[in-house]
Amino acid sequence: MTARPSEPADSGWSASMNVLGDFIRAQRQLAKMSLREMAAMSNVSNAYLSQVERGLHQPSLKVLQSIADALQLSTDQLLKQAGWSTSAGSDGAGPVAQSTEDAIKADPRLSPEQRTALLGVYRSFVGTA
Amino acid sequence: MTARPSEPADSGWSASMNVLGDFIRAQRQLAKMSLREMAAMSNVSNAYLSQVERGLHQPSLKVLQSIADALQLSTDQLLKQAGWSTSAGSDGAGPVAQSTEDAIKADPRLSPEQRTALLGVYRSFVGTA
DNA sequence: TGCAGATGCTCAGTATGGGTAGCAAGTTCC
DNA sequence: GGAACTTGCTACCCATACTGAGCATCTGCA
Repeated sequence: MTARPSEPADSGWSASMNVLGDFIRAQRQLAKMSLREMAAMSNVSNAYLSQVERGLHQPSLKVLQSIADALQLSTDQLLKQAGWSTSAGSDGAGPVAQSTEDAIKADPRLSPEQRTALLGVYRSFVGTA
Repeated sequence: MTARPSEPADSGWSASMNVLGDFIRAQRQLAKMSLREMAAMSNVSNAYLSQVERGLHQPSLKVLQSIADALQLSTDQLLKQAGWSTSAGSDGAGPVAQSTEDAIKADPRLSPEQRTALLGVYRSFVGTA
């Protein structure tokens, strides 16, 4: 589990650029759901959910909505994660955004030094040096 | 043309419940474009566009974006026409992470190992060992 | 030590999205 | 009456979204 077997060669997309799938999986685990539970709630087969989370397939709108519903997310949030530009007005109101970086910056339990350190670690991970 | 030959009997969907297709067709004609012109602009085949407009097929996100682009509409407008409720269920209590820890857990840019590591660092800082 | 249940994943098949080629009907020009 | 062009639509085909059944692994629990 959690092991990426081989990265299936892929067709053009730089291998591990699976934003949507990772996001869905993260949200599902956050909600403490198994694939089968989520499958039952969304009427999407657990097999397919697994593949979507691993980035092997690009789900349709219908499935995306079902997933959003099961996870109690807005479809917009999922669509943002799926590769769509939203073009119109970038974000504006877009509140929920909530990046990890922002969360760290806003965390009152961290001292300034700790904050800086944690941000450093995080950035080194995601390559936002 | 513009004549509906026979309403293809249909399979369950109440025949003329084709909101998205009608909208697209209306917008296209408003822009005084032929199917083939629009096909050229959007890189979607005229054949498929025809079927989408007639409600015989449900286009994918990718196609929807291409169409929106050709028609100079925002993708949102088209998505609204496609049957999507934006629902988001109840919202409010929704997950999506409020704490730093949740943000880290939900961050799609982190690998499982990185996530664990970062959480470890964070917890060591705030004493939530 | 077993077994039973849950987990995520894979394999094989079906349904549907989407493209290519070609059709019939309508214009315009000869 | 043609061609030569456009229009929208359809028949055929392939790629991919999606499902169902089953596998392998990891727990409990006797």
